[in-house]
Amino acid sequence: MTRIVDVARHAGVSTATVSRVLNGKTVRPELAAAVRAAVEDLGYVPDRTARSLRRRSSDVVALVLPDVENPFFTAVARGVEDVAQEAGYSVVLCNTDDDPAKEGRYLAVAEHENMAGVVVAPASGSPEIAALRARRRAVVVIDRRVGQDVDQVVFDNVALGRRAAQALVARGFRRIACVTGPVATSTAVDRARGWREALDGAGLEADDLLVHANFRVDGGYDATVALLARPDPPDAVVATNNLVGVGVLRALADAHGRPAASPADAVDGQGPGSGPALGVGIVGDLPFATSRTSDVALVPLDPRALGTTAARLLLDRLAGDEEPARRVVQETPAGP
Amino acid sequence: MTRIVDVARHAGVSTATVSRVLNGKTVRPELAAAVRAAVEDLGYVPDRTARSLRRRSSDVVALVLPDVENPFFTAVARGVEDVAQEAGYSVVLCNTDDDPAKEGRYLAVAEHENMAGVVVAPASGSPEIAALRARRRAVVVIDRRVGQDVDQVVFDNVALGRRAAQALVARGFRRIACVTGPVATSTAVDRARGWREALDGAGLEADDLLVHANFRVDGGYDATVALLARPDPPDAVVATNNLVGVGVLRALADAHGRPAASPADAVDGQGPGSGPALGVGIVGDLPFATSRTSDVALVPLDPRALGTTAARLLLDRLAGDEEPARRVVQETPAGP
DNA sequence: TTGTACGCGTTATCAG
DNA sequence: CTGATAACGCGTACAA
Repeated sequence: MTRIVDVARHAGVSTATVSRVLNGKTVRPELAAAVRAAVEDLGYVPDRTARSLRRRSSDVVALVLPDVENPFFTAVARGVEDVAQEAGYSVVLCNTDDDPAKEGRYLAVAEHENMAGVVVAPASGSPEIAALRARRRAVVVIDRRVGQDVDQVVFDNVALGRRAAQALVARGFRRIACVTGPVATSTAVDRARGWREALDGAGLEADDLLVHANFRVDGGYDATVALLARPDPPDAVVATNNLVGVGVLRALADAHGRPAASPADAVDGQGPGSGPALGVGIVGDLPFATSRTSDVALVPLDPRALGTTAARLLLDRLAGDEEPARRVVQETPAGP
Repeated sequence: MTRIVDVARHAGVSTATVSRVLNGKTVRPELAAAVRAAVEDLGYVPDRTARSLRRRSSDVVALVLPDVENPFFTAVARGVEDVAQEAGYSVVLCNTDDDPAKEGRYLAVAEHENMAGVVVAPASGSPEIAALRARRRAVVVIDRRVGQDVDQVVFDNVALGRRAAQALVARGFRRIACVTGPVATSTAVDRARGWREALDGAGLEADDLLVHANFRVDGGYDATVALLARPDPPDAVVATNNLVGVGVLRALADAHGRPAASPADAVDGQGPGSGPALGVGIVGDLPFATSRTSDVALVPLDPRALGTTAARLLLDRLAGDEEPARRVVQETPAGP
């Protein structure tokens, strides 16, 4: 393995000069050229470990997520990776299963590993985030709000919930339920609030049509089954995230029903068998849907862009940006 | 930050002794106890960077995958993470997009970062794999065959393709097409071979019913659209991976068709509209399906177990196992 | 068994 | 602007 001393000897300079060339400090041009030539000749690659030890900071960024099997978060991960790799950083993915204890462990590890920074979709208002900030580590919170003085990138979740519900209102549905995530998850609460606002705005009753499930497929499935079994079932449902949306659609399909484009569609052209038909609105995308989604009111999100935005913010901090904490609202695609 | 010297002083021993206790070498019990107490008191956590520099090997494992957005590979990743984390290793995910150049870069990085080992689903017969082996780094190849002397964990892909096709034969289909991945991908080729064997065994003609698409949703979608447009379309299709399967089902759905449980089902009860009905067999799982899959012949895979198996193999190597390269055939669930 | 002292490869300091 | 050298924190010969 070739080390920095080899390069130095080969170029007839000191190791300090080699280091300076590699790190873009000012060096006499002819010496710099000699160093670059030597690096090329010997195929020298700096040892990141030694560099990290000396700098007291590695070039690894932690990406802490509630569920890496959720396509939403894998897309976020790609976004983060794209820009981090470009800048020479590696990305480590950490899965918390929405468990604050797991999350705490990962954040502690990030600190002890001297990682450059952390992008986290928090399971809770993690005290460890404050700890990292206190140690002057770069931290960017994504997707979910936390009440702390830290960089954040989030969607306008109230607006997203409102748009999904309004789309159903516009199609003529009157009893629009909402299946959302846990009350501890800000996206679940905010999108549900948007749903309620849309109903209020249209003069419709929310009644007992708000269901807090989990943010997974089974949550949406079970909630839909329960809604359909009610004495006075809704005629439409808003799912506040992608997986819940999958659950809603699958529950409909298993009941030999289908998403309805309008109330008329629901009562008239009973399709396969004679199962239920429901208006369906979903906040999120369905990259692996196996059915037509043209009758579903999709409110797309572009999670990959969320990731790139967060990563750029993080890189700014790593480059020494000392501005006060920023709060960025991530744009979403216009939708159909 | 507390260092090893602090612990040593606190316990009244030398740094060497502290190190020995931490690494499980033989130390007089009372001293060991004192050291542990000091570690506890001071909340000491060893600096991984310094340790890596000294050991010339970090406790990071690279997981190099063709597509981290494919639920199959995210499940593999969880399997790897589960056992790696347990053993104190971090996992870095690397996305190659099936591009040999990208893959080569990541494997080179793994080497220069002194990563402990690599688990890789190769895009090609990477020469870098041999290079890593030559440097005595632990490497485990998963999912796809490579013609090299290296640990491998793969499914019995010929059998999987055969099972999917046989299930359709058993349901009475006679013209069974196969949509598979690129010829450069061993899983695509092997599962197609299995499909062909099943047809041969049943006395059916394969004709020109083999289609090489890509291993993504659009590959399955386009191939299905093309098959349906033929003068003599097939009455069933085998999709050799999960994403292609999604594409097949979505193409059917968009044509207002559906998967058929049997040829009779296909001609009789024309369901919604009057689109095509096809027998469908899929090698893989559909965690985010939005339609009923009871009429689809699914051959499940348990990718998470693939990951845990590979990780265990890797850990064995990291623990000093010097046996000749092993080739493990990963069991698959029995299927319905 | 324990302690001392050196080395891992790089960067930062400080003199020149 | 450049070179010599001292850290960074840990593991491990070597000597005791």
